[in-house]
Amino acid sequence: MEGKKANIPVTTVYRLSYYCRALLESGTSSFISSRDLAKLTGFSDALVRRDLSYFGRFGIPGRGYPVSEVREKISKLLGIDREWKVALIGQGNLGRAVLRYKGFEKQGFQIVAVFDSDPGKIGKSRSGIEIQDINQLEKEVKKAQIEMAIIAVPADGAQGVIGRVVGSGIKAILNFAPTKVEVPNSVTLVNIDFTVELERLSCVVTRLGLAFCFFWCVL
Amino acid sequence: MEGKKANIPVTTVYRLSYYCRALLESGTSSFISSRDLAKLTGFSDALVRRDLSYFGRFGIPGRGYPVSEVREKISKLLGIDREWKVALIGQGNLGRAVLRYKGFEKQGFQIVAVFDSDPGKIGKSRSGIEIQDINQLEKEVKKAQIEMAIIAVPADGAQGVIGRVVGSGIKAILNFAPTKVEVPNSVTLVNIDFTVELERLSCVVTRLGLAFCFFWCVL
DNA sequence: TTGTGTGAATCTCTTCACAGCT
DNA sequence: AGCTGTGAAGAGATTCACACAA
Repeated sequence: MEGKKANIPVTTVYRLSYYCRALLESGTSSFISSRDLAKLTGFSDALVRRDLSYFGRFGIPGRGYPVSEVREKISKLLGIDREWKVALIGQGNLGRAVLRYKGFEKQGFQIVAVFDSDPGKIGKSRSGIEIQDINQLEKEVKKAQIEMAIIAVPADGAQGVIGRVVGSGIKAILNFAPTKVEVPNSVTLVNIDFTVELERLSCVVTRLGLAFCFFWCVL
Repeated sequence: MEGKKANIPVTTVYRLSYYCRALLESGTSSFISSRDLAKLTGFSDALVRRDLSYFGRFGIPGRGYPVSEVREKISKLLGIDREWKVALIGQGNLGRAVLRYKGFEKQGFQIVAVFDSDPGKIGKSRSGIEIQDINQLEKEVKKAQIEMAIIAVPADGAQGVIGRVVGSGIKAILNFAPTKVEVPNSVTLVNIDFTVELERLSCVVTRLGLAFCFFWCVL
């Protein structure tokens, strides 16, 4: 899109969120060195410099990086310099927790519509939002200009729901359902699977491949 | 620990959970080829063979891999061939959702104790478990032989709580609090941070580095 | 002197391609 | 013929180490 040739490595994108958070907590100084940013995030200082070099050259030798400028740039890259309207699908335990979770809104992710298929829930109001019939999805996405969906439905219904979400034109999906789901190439899907994470945990602890431990904290 | 020299790559451990799940869903045939397993998981067939080769040589040329044997071996590696007693700390929205989430128990992760610091919640019972005062943590961990903890407390309290958890002798922690926390090397920490995942999502969609998309589904 | 930016080296992971087993 | 297991090549990510800027 831009004239740049270099692709930012996948792994760097991972770390941007952490840099951004660290910069917010970094205190009042207007400059920060790669070494300090490394200490704050747990990455190496060389890696910090490499990562930041992918999208600019704002470090000043002898001083470090200008905090607010870097933060702004990362925010823009992450796409969190704007509001995102999000649909939440599924109002079981997890869906309810997600709806009430305050962290999303603070970062510009605003849940503007909630859906479920259970007639016992449809029409009820939670956190000031009325639960709508999943059949209203397409209409509501268009009306409210929703661009993102969070899927919190049981595993066996997930692929069906995600098919509908894709059909409604949404291009970004965060999926909590613990199952493999397929989306077309034009849609981006990020999975969060609690059980898989617990299994990773038990794997490391079981084998005590101690060399790894540090790694896991980050990944 | 064993006589093996080869370290299983970090990334392979990631995929083991997915292989395990795919094998469960793979139907009734007692053998499966790397190609079919690849199709089921979305990885390449060469990668499947490489991954499985790290911990054995049970493939039979011309036939494939014996489903139940591989599944057993992976389960053992992941440490899910046994029960894990888990403490859940925090009974806000997320903690409640985690407590009611059925997926954990199915995989052998059993929540046997729940803690909070809110006097209004302590003593109440949820899902058949009494919410205990966080001050009882050390005593209860010893009594119930708890080996794992799930942290679902707000960000600002997380480091303190995790310090206590570590002090109680627990070596495996799954942390939902959206903040950087430190643990000694002897303790394994896995973080799940909803906001970070949403930011990754918005980053990819914003930049539409299309080449990535496929990647994200997996990672 | 302090600390960035980056070529080159290193390390890690994935894919290729094929010998060899069933 | 079909499929595994694995050396070797390739791609990707991280660290090293240092020229150079403030």
